[in-house]
Amino acid sequence: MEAHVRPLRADAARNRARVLDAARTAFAEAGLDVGVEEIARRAGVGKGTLYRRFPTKEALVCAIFEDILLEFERVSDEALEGEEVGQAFVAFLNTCAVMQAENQGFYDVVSRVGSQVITPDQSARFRTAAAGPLKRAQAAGVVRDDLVAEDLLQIFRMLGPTTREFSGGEPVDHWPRYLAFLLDAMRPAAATPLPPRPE
Amino acid sequence: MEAHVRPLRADAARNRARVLDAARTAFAEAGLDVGVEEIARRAGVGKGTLYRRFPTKEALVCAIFEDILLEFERVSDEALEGEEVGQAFVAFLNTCAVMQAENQGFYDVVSRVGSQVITPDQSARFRTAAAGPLKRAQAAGVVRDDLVAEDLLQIFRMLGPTTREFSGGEPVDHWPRYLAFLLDAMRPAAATPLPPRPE
Amino acid sequence: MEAHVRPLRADAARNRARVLDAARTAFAEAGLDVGVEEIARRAGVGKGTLYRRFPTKEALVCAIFEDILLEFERVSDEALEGEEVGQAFVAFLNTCAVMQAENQGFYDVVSRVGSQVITPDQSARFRTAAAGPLKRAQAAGVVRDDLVAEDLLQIFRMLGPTTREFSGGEPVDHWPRYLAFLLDAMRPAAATPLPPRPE
Amino acid sequence: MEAHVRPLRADAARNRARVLDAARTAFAEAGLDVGVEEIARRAGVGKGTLYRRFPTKEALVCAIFEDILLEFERVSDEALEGEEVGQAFVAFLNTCAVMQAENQGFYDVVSRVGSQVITPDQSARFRTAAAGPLKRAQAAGVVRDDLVAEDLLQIFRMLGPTTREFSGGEPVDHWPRYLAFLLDAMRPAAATPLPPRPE
DNA sequence: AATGAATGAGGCTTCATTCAT
DNA sequence: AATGAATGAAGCCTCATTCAT
Repeated sequence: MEAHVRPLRADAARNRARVLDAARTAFAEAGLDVGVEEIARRAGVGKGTLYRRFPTKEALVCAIFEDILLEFERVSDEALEGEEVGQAFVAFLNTCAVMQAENQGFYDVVSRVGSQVITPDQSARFRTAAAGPLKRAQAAGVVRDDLVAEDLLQIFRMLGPTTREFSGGEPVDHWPRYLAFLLDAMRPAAATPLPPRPE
Repeated sequence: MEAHVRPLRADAARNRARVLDAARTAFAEAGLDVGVEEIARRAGVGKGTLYRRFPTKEALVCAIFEDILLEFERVSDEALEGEEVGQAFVAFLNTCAVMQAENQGFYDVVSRVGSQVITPDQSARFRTAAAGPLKRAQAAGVVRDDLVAEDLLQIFRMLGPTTREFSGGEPVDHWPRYLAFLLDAMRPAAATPLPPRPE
Repeated sequence: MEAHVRPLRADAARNRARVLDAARTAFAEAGLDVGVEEIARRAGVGKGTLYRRFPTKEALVCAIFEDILLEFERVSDEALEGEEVGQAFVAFLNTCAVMQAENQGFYDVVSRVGSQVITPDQSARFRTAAAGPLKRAQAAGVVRDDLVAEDLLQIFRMLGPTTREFSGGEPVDHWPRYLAFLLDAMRPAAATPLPPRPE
Repeated sequence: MEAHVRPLRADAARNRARVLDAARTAFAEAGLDVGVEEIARRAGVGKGTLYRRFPTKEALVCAIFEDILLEFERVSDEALEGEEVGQAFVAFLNTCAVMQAENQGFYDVVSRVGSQVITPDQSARFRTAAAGPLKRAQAAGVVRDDLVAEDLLQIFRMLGPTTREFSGGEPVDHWPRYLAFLLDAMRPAAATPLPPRPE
């Protein structure tokens, strides 16, 4: 029974992929406020098809975030393998910033509405993916010990607005300066006692 | 010097204040996307009354931001006068964070759409108000020298998302931890060369 | 008793005149759709004052039309006095066209909403003023005999749209051509039997 | 050649027709200023449905005018085929007048705002449709030679106000008299030199 | 007596979502 | 299974008129 490959399933999968591609692009370019119609149009499918695969716009956002999360996990894994621990960690943060800089929708999810849109499970995976490189860096002594995974997520969120600076209508990349600034705070030598995270 | 604005009639002033109060509350609670009708309803006035004082929603946002800016400038002035320079500077940043924490609309203006919604003049005053305490702290040697006013605004923006954390629908105040973290980066001892701001 | 000149009456008259002046200009430039607020502003009075003198916007339109009607009657009188009857009649029509060409509000009253906005009395006077020059011209044999005063008003209305032609946003004066055309129809030699006016 | 528009789905076509019918009726009865909501209500559809077919009220007006233009072109074609050239031409003008008499919206388009609401293409087609019967009538010697297509449009516009006469709230059809009057001006025998159209 | 503040219905348009085809 | 049609609440804004000051 299981062996039957239903041919329509293939179509469905293709359409799903199309929608995801279109949504990825649209969200990246225009943010989460982009219309459902626009996404369907870009995907070359009807709105109904889109809603068949994703019961709600929120679900679509979740799915797109899932993709991004997968990439984030990939990036996190890479950060666990480099020779130079410190360099790998910096590269990790750097990539995270680039992801926000190049993806308005991702920035939206991370820093704004997002908190109420992604699933608890995704939230947990996000935290886990952040934890790995952090712990490795801490073990190597290049990052202060009093930071936890949640903190790294917050640092990530702090990077967000710095990737959104505009100067006369045109975007400017100021974030590398602020990533460097944040790195200054992450060094063990900079550490002063932090108020604990509540609860 | 004084803009020649004749004082509003008593009732008008009262209603204007009501609208501003309602807008302040509504923006603070629900962000800039709150509807004009909702604000008018909260103020207990008709939509037309609101539009008499503020020809556009944007103008209303500007006016609310103006109020906040005045408070911000007051806070900035206070930060120039305390005995303990370092302590005054920290208190300054602290107040800034509280302002964002308690005001979703302010957070919106600062970190999001805001750049395109407030006037250039307001933007400049915001920068100026940030510059004073920063320079004083730098002169006293408690803050690293390579930071400029724009950087303090970015630090302000970085604080934003940390004031927006939710845990199960309820807001939680994590931001003091991240303010402390950012302060670690601001200390002269933490300084490493930063990439310059472009242009 | 009657001899007392109440000083406030003078103010009132002045304000009334101001409003009329402003309305005349505003209606002439922008048509009847111009806002009441705009008129009050131009007059330098409050909206309430305007409404004290004219209970309704329609009443204001009537008053302005009254002015125009007075001028129209003056023009009509002049047309009764010239040496050359035919020439005087043409000048009369010409002036009527100019009045519409230079006064958007007048054109509006005449050709559009107006019919339902002016008083029956004004309507009658308008007709009477048209009748004089017409009858004189007919008596002199320069205009066909089967036209009545109402017809001349309709000819006047026909001229209206020809004074409103635009070419690429800019107004162009095509109406002299169409006045000449209409004059061709008014000559006795051109006459063929016309369907009678109903009622 | 054919614009590749896939045929509308049955229900969509039905609703589109309903909207057009409702708009036609509403515009005809109440003019172009009738509200979009009113049209949707008459059509028995939601406002959104209307906006799906016509992205803007202006577009709806254009579409209605398109229908009228098609009818006008049909009428124009008929005027090219009758045996009696003069009679056909008169019938043509007669129909044009009826169209305005029965359709306030059409009258609005033609004589008022319309110039800025219909497309340049429609404007050109209107002119072309007017030109055919005119030239035929001129070739047959029943209409004076110094008239051009634009003049016929102006004659059409002149007819407009004559179809809008009211007597005590009720419309009265006076226009046939004025059409006859205008025809008197169009006869070759009536011709006197006309001022040229500027530019 | 004059002012201009207040009103609120009405105007056009957008968009997430449901549902008939 | 796919489509796109339909919905209607909500959004921002205008304006003639009434009414408190």
